[in-house]
Amino acid sequence: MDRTELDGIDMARVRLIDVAELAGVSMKTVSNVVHSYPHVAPALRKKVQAAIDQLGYRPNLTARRLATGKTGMIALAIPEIDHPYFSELSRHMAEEATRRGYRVIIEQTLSDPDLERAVLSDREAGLVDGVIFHPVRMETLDIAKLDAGTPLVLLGEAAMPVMTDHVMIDNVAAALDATRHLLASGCRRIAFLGVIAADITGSTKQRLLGYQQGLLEANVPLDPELVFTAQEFTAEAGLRSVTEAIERGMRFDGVVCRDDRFAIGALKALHDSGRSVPEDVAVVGWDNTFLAAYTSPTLTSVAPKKTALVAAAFDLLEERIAGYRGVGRHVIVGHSLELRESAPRTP
Amino acid sequence: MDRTELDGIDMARVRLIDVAELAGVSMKTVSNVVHSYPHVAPALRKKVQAAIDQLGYRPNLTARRLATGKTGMIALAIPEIDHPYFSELSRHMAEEATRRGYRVIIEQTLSDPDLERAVLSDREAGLVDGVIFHPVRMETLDIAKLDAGTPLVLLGEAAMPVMTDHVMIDNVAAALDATRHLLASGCRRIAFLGVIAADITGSTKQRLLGYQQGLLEANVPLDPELVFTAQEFTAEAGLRSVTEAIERGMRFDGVVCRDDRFAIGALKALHDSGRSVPEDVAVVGWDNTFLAAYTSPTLTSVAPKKTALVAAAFDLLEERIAGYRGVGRHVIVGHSLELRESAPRTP
DNA sequence: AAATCTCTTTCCAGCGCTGTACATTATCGG
DNA sequence: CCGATAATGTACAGCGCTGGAAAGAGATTT
Repeated sequence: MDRTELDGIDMARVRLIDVAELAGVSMKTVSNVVHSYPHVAPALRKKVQAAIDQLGYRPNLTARRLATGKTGMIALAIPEIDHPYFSELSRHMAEEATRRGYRVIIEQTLSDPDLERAVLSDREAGLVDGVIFHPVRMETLDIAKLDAGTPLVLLGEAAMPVMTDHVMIDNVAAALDATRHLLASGCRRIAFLGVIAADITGSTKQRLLGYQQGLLEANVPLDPELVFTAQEFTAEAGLRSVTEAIERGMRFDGVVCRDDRFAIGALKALHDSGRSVPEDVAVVGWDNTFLAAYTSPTLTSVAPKKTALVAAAFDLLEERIAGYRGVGRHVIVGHSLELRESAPRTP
Repeated sequence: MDRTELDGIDMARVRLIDVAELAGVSMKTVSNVVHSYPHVAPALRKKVQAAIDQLGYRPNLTARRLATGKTGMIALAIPEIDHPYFSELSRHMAEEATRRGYRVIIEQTLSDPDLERAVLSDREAGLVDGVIFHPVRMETLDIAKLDAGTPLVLLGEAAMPVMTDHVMIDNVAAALDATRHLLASGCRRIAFLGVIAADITGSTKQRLLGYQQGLLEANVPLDPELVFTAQEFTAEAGLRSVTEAIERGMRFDGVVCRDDRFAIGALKALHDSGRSVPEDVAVVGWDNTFLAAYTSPTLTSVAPKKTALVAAAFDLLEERIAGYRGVGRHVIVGHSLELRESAPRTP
């Protein structure tokens, strides 16, 4: 019986030509059936479909790719897949990709300059149709130099070469919003948490700038001591940073955090030291990850419009894939400040 | 100049044969250089390398795959990429994959039976060398039927067909540990949070079982009312479930949660209702995600040995890829109970 | 009944790379 | 200084699929 062939020890891969032979037609006809090409006689279509089912045929995607030149995959390169912001972003990306008929392969750069470089250089050749990349360490020039021709869209603020497309939120404005909000709530000694020891990244720089602008326009003097430094991008480091500030005797009544992870570190540090939020210290996070809704108190947070960001990135990327070769487009998507308990609306 | 060719409008893809022509050698020699094949005369190697550099040649991975039959990629299919447990798992997977020379493509099933089926059926054909799959809805039989020959390793407890490899922790034992710990702390009215309305999944079933065993062995009567039902797998649903229980007037002094997300929902519900943790109610989470260390109070949580789990899954998968065809191996990796404030060590 | 169309189906040349088989030197002991 | 062994290099047939050209088969027209 033919079934026995199917259940052969290795169930060897069934190819187009196997189906063709069984159905007594040409490979191309089978291919036409697989692709629902309209001009196939119904009787033949049925016969071919039967052969496909009987053999359990699955097209080999690699071969298809080689033949068509399209891979149907895009790479998403992010620093850390388990950072809440990036995992939420990944989820949106994966869903949008599915909607648009792509699949996503995720590259983790760990904010390592070499791994970031690898994203742009040899790694992806012919593997993906395009790359969406959120750099942390690489700067404008590095990227301009390496950009090899694969359609590319950049995320974040670290780099923005003239020729490359780019999507971000207005970080300065967002930080300004956050700072103004704290000022309006009566804070006067506002700290900024999230500078990484001796190595300020592009995004942080802009957020810090917005924070400073906010203070200046309210005539609150800048105090460099209020810029808290952390060792790395973790909640733990945020906690330590704030704890040390408290132990140093720093006085402050508000904190703008570079991201939600730092913010939950800060909340814990404040809680552990017996300060209450927002009464003693108001806290604003950044990214509006799901964490923000579940901390105690809940966390006011800068909320980038993630779905808009994802859609914009895909729009640009698809235009590049379709052949657009012009200068880089730089799109800014909206943001809002999600008010919660840690820095509530002022009455 | 040759440079102008490089900077041509489209920087057309450079192929092996282009390099070969420029260097005046055969394609195979270039290929040998690319692969650092030892028997290539140093002088030639240098010449070829120069041609590679000059043209900026990158091997086309799709073509390589078609020729070799290996893709160097594995698929990781998980319910939700932004569930903390899965994003942490993904990170470990990505890192282990890199270490072993693979790249990971992540499939999100959203716990949807159709998407889960798609993982096993047509989607991955010829795209990946193997699949690591954490099913939620598909059960043993569904999987056994669809398992198409691509090397496959299952995670979790939802399904375990005889022929398929499988890695998990001992959920019954872990739930038993958690329950015993609460009992030892003096709890007597212990709830279980995490059954999804009218549709209990494999993992939940086992955890529930361990919880019940724990109560029985301590001669604490089972109260079905103490099994709290949630609408879906979110912190929000956990919060609502606990809040409703409180409003119904349920009395309880401990909660074993099906995962950390439910646990933070529970913590918030308890906090909002004025109960203090662990004094009034002790709480145990599950998965020991980074959240557990940053809630207030911090969360005692069942901790699967994630790195062991990842390593075991890869070991099994690589054996399958290497050709192992035998019956399924079922490996159980260790777990522990990470004690934190929400259910501290008893004096 | 021949000529013309239109719809179906087949043929076959790649896509870019690798593996195998073979051709061509170099190297070396005797 | 020769044949044998090892070291290098080349040729070319696939891997499985698709796209376009061309052939075959009916249907329609004159």
